[in-house]
Amino acid sequence: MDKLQLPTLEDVARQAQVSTATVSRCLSRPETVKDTTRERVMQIVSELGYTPNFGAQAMVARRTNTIGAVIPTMDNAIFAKGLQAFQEEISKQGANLLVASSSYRKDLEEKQIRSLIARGVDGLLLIGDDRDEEIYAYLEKRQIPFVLAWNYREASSRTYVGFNNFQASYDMAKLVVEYGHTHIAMIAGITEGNDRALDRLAGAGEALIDSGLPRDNFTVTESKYDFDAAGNAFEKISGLGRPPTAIICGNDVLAVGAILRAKTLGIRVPQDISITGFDDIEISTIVEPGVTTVHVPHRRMGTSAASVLFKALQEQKTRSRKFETHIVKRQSLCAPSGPP
Amino acid sequence: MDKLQLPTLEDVARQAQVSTATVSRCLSRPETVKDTTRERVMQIVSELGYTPNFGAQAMVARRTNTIGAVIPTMDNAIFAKGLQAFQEEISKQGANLLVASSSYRKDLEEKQIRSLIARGVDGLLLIGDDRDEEIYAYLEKRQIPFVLAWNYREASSRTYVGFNNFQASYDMAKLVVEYGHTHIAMIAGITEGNDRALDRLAGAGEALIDSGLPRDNFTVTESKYDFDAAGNAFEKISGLGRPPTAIICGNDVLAVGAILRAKTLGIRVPQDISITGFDDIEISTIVEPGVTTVHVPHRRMGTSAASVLFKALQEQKTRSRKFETHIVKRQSLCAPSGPP
DNA sequence: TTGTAGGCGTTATCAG
DNA sequence: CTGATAACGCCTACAA
Repeated sequence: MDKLQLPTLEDVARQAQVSTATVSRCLSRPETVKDTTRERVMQIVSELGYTPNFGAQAMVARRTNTIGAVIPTMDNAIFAKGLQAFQEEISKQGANLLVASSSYRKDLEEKQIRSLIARGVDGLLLIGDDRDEEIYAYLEKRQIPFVLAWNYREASSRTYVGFNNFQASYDMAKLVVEYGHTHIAMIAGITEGNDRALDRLAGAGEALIDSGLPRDNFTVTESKYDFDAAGNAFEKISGLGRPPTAIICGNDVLAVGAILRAKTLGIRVPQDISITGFDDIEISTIVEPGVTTVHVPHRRMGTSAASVLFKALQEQKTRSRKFETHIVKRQSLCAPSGPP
Repeated sequence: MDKLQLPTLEDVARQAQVSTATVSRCLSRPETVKDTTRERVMQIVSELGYTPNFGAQAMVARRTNTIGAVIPTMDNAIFAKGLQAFQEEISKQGANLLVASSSYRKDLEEKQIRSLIARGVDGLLLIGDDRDEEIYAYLEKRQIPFVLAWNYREASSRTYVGFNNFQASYDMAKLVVEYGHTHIAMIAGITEGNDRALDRLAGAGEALIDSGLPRDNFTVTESKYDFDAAGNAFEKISGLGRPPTAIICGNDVLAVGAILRAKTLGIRVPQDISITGFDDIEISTIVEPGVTTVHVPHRRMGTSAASVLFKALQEQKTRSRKFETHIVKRQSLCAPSGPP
């Protein structure tokens, strides 16, 4: 079937007995047209239900009014929340949001970035900064403004809208030590291609070293972000010859997964083993015991990322924005009980 | 600053010593070009890093290869999950996804739909079917293929990819009655502009009537989809002169919100009061007691919605797709205890 | 204040 | 197999 023939500028012009230039002006700069003419034109515009053709407009304007975002997945509350806020702000600014996902895979992410750029996005939201230099070069060459979110680096020429994952994780680990734990494990996210996961792992590691704990007292397992995988990691750890008294998890999903498995194994949290999370998403308040975790302002970051991007679009310059995090104490972390 | 001057077809043509037509052919139908020519052209293409201009391509092709989706919010696991699956399928088909959100507001949704259409989407994913006839007329007139997801109607000319909310809720209410409950309340979602919420409410209501329960034994409260609001609704209900022994909730968020509040009030679930949910999202397995709820295949619906849409794009005809749901029994629903 | 005309980058038609 | 050339729909100098 044939595509419907939509009315064009020319159709409107003809019916309104003016030139296409006048119609165009009525739409873009109404004040430059005489009132009576404008009214007549606008009348026809609405009668015909005329809408400017997107492709044509994009071609001549050399911009699409579209922002792209490539995130690991929407199926993780932190990105869902942040992206929702990001979208709301984008929409408020009269632009549209093109969403793609990478499933935490570098190669896929690169493909998606290129795809979005080919689609003509005016700006881009990316998560974290662990990607090939080649992509940055590409972005640079095409002069596409972009912001890196969910992480933050002090000394960098790039624009970050996020928080210091390393520091936040460092602080959490320090807290765990303060509670008296000396044998600690970490269930980290997969660090390959994930700077946030890597920073969290590194931060915790450094804190333990700074605390003077022997390296052997710290065991690390990487796990996918799902309950079952986290549960398996937990089971492995808890079955160790001398199991740790606390497990630092790379995020709340891992923490909850660990807690759920602990329950099925009859291991009590926090009496038998303490567990901490990261992100402070809803599930960490629902599970029992509540998860002691790092609160991150996901929505505010999303909104802010959009603002920063728009500023970049208008003024050609961007400024990173750093957010603070803080630890929320619930019940999953307590002092270790003495040896039985 | 000036927008970077990207290489055009003509740039490639000049350098490769061929016409723009040949370059274009190399890219779209390589087999129609002589090998040696093609190789030379492709060489230049990659040297220059040429990418077809999106606007120009869209204008002449009269399509953008872009699908739009307007959902209430990504900050609800059911839509986040579904949209993620939808996006993956879209991407697999080589298209891109434009996302907008309505915050469950009809007026905003309409605005977003129009915005996406102006942006040139080839097809549209919408949630449910409660919207002004005017919008459907608009969609019809512009000939934009669209699918209505997360609900399903037997007799309709529109295309649905979803499940029967009424029936599923009916079945759940029947089950509650079978357990022996005679005084039942419902915490429904806000039904204004939300056909799924309305159908769930109606389904439960009809089941109770069919079961011969007096109308007065069924009280209904509407609540926003957040824990706190649901908690307030729960508190109001549980403070009634003769509180119900079971509360049917419009979704899992409401159910969990109710359960959490019950805990702070010292009311035991399900011993003192039973609670049921709807959707079967993760939180219903995390909270204690686990929520007896209606399982909905959100991801599969998302994937399917994309397929149906693509079929519509290719063959100009669509076919609704119905998904089955089933009740998952956990611990939040049990028989009422006798009078104390 | 309004109209004319050229150009934006591709694709498709039709000769050669 | 390849090359002109004409759309596609809109915007914007520049002229009137």
